[in-house]
Amino acid sequence: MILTSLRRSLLDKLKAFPKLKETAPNLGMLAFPPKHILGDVSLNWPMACAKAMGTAPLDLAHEMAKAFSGIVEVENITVTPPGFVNLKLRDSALCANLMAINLAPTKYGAGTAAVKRSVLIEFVSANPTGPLHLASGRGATLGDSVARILRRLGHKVHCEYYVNDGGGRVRLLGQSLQARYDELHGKPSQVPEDGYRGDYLKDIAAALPPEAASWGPEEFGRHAMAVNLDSHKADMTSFGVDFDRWFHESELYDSKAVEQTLADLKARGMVYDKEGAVWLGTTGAAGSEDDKDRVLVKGDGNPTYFLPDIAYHRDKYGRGFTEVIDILGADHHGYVPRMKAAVAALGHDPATCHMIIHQLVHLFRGTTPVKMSKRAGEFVTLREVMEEVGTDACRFFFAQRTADAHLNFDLDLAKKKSSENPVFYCQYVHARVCSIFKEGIKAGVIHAGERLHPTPELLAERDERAILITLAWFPEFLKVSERDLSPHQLAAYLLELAGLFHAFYEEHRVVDTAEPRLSQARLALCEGVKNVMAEGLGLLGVSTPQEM
RNA sequence: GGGCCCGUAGCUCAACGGAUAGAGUACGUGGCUUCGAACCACGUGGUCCAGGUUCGAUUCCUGGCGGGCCCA
Repeated sequence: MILTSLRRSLLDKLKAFPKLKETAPNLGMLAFPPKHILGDVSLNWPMACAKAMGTAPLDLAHEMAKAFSGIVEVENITVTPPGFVNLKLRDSALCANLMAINLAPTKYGAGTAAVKRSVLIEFVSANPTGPLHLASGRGATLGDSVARILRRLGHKVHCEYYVNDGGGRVRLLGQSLQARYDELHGKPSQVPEDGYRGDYLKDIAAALPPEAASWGPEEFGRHAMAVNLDSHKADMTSFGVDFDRWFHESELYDSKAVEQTLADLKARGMVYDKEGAVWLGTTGAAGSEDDKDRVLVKGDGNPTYFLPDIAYHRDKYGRGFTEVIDILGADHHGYVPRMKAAVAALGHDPATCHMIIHQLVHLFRGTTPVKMSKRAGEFVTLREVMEEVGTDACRFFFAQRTADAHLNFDLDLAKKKSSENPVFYCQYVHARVCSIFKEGIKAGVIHAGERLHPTPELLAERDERAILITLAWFPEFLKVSERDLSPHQLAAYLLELAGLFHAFYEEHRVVDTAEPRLSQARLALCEGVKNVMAEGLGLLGVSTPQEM
């Protein structure tokens, strides 16, 4: 990991500037220089700390460039106005990095976290009142990809899906199912006004066992939830997402955690009674950004949805996780300040509770918006889209977007099988390299499983060197993904790498029996691209076929 | 009425406060008797408006305009 050690060396050299310590917030960030700049790594550090240092940026850049001399990976250093320091790496160092990749692809960019985090990521957590719809795929992609990336960096990560199986939902769902059941058996029936109207309940009703004839709404409800939950689990498996635990709201009641949470909050003096209800008094409390107090227990003695949610978060911290990440849809943004306030009320630092809000998915068929209403039972399911466009395309598509951005998902476009979807562009790299290796073996340039030893001078051409540098940047993009808690920059990186590879392939003959050493060097390069592509796509939950 | 998010190329989206704002797609022109043309090369085309902060603003702040969502 050439850039990791480079950064370490650079920071070490900065000890010559003792004043820098407190002044520069982003010290340590390496940047990818723009195309017109000669250099492999760019530093804006002089400009970032010029003011605090009381030195002109350009002068500081020269001083730093001087201080950085003697770093083994660096061939030369140039200073560019208004104060950039650009580093050119040695070809030999880039080649060594390539060999390290091919020696142990799964370890490339792995375990580099200086401080190990212990994180519980909760995502999807859709109510088991119906099938998962497409938007859940967005949360699933974000949560799962972030989890995979954090794990690779060496953090302890635990993934959970919270199942809301408590409260009045069960009964309402049960009444809705019962109505469908009666309807099926010729009895007069009507789905409750605010009930669940989707056709999926007709399917569940049709598959009910004979003893359902004696069921009440509660039993219908529990059955419907069980069926829906099974479908959620199957969908997540198909989507390539594994949860370490499916945490049921009902567990919190069974274990008395809800009561204990209320007692805990009372003991902390965060709770008061008013108008017959029990309130959480976080307004103005330390760490609270909520603008008003919230009801925990209603006048009728029943808890609100909020109280078990607090109990769940209390449980997360209680299990020893020092950080909690919740991935939520934009319709839950109002939940953020109050949950953070509750976390603070429980005595935890709200800064350790990361709430990632992803904007909703807007569905289109061509240019026509698709109206969706869960209540009216009119929505596009995740399964439907997975089956039509494939999980790979679906996951890559979601992974490319920042959580903040609204996402237009055009079903017509996504359904075009071969298509304009960039996931194929990346997978094609992998398939192509596999194919090249077959050709190389057939031509006798290499043997199957042979370890290749590229020499720097054989890979010094511009296209090849650009690939070597880009491969070197992979671990840095993992760090960016960690910083942003988002996989989208990694997806962009893989597209960039794919583009460089395809251009290289067009330009240079890889397998050439007249030039066996050159062929082997280029095959090593191809292997590195293939390995990084496979690792990167793997972190996004996208497969890497040998042929397409 | 209050709050959150967004506004970048015809369309879908990128860009720790950094250098000449990038991809895909669409459109135009070229490129397969040689390792996969699901590809490549070249071209057209863009930061919603007005102020402010500073060496530097797509990014941060204020105020508009427009869209989505939540709450009342």
